[in-house]
Amino acid sequence: MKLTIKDIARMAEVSITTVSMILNNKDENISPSTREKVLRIVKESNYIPNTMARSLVTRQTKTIGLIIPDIANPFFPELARGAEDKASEAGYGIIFCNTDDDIEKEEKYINMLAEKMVDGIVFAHSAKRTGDLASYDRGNIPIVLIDRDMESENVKGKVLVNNLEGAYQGVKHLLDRGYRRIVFITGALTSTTAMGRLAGYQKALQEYNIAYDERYIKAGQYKSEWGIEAAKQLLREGIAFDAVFCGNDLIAISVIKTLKDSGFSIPEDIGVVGFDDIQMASMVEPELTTVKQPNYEMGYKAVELLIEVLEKHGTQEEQRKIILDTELMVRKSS
Amino acid sequence: MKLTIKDIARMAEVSITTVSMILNNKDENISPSTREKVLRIVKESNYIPNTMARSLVTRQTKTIGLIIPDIANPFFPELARGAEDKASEAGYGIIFCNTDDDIEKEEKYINMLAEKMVDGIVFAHSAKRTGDLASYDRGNIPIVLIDRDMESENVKGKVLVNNLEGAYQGVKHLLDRGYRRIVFITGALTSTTAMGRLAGYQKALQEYNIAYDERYIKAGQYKSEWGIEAAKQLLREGIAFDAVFCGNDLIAISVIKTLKDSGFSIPEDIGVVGFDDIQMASMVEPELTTVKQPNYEMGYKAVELLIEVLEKHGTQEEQRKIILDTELMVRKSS
DNA sequence: ATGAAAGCGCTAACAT
DNA sequence: ATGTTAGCGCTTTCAT
Repeated sequence: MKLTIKDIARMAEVSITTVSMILNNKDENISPSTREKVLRIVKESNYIPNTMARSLVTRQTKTIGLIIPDIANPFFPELARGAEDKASEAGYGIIFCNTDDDIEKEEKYINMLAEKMVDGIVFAHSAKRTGDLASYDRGNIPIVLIDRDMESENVKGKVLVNNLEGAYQGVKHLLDRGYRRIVFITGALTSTTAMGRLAGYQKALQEYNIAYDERYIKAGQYKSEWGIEAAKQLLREGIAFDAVFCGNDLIAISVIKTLKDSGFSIPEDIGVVGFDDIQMASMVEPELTTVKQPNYEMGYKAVELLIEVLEKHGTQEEQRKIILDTELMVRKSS
Repeated sequence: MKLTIKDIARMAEVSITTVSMILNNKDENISPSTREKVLRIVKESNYIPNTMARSLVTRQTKTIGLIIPDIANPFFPELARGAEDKASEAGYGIIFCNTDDDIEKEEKYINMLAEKMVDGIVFAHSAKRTGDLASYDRGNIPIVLIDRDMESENVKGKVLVNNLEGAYQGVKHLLDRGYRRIVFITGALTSTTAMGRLAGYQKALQEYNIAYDERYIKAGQYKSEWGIEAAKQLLREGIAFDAVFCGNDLIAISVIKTLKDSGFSIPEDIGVVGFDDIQMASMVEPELTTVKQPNYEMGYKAVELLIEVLEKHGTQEEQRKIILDTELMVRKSS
């Protein structure tokens, strides 16, 4: 038996306005006795306000969308958790969507979120896509991007990672340990992440006066399969190398595996450094040295930024950009 | 500039009723020419219906809640993905919530979901809780439970895993390989999962005429830390054992690590079998033999079941129960 | 085949 | 300090 605000008003013998005001803490002008009475009845009767009706008039749903490629990809659960934690703190709910980095699905989801009238969207991708996306403008929903550099009217903020600096640290570490012929296996160079990391790789090499050699760059995808394939290619091509810097941990882990299967010792023969610091990184043998991305924080900050934008109704600020630092986790593979 | 159904009606020179009917495929009585015209205008003008308004009258939001302990726990991303895939197929959105298995948070979220008027809730837990939960009845939302055995008016279905059979297979496998003194390290025995697995463990032992010895049972939590702790206890107590069957993979992986650090070879000295088959299981050294839970399927089936219940308005069926089978993944640790 | 109108439950401007 | 009332955008019953 569903109660409405009307029922509460009747039971408390006041008008629905009064009830509404009390429920929304707009009760400067309500007498304490009335407030108490109403509150008591609300509690006793187990009344649940209908957000639909409220949203219809207030034009906000206290819900935000989270679009990611795939929650089952070990990179995203932490990020999602960070996002949800902040949202929950602020009284928002999160609708999550998996796009598999597929443009059609992205459009479909943006549409769905627009229909559900989410107040804003946090958009994270893994790689791949580069161009602009018209559907961003669907329904004019404020958007905060994670790790994706892209312009649109509705993009109100970005949360990025300092890929250049992170990669620089990782490669420099390898160099410091004495490795000299360092291969870079990474995802597609169309992605801003891969490009940033490549720049960091180059910077470190330069600092050590080591010539940049294109044959040492293997760009494919941010996937285990690519790590295996790239390592095999390297071995087949007979390129001399003593270390591998990987675009992410999935690649690094499969590279280690492939190399070990071929009889190499890690880190004695070949040093390996990854990027991300997924949970697995500290569980493999040898434990993986890697550049840690602050995933939880990225999700958390993105939602924080979004909510700030949402609730700062008046001021039409500049687009905000947050750049997070990475951290080198030195373990056993280097 | 937001368009409403009224704008479309005006532009098409028809009534809003007509537009509404066409949009909802209740167009038996609409002339094809009108339909086409309206559809064209809808498309051209980029009209997005306001779900809030619709939900207010239809009493359904096409949104369901997913409550889990922690998306960052490797058990849940796959499950969440399965749930979201099915939901998306059926035109539903998913709001996800992390409770950390904390009762207060659960209540808070159930409340939030009730306010947001989700059509139903899928509820998965990890362990721990046993008693009933009054707030389940908040807002009378249909619930489907995953892996949790609990009664309530609103629980319309359950998706369970055959824990007994799974554990039986795992332990029998160890026995078949010649191991005889098998320790069982698992989560709290208050959880139905741990109890089911214990029963399976006992059944296998019995079949091999091996006496059940309580000192071989270590019940703590489904966490890495407990795996380390339990393995150390075992070593300290000087109990003779040649195999460990673990309540989940997190425990198994940390047990392997602890044992290896103490100089044991896996699987030569000690065989280890886990439960779950999380991604990490096939990446550790040695690769973990484990009982695979169909996580993706659990999420998928749960949402499927829930939607079936939601859309079968009339018939007040029995509570439905789906029991999924596990699969033994034989790898290198046994 | 189409339209008029009531009403879903709530907020907010305006009265009193 | 409290109440009246007009919508928010849509679906649905009942007319025509």
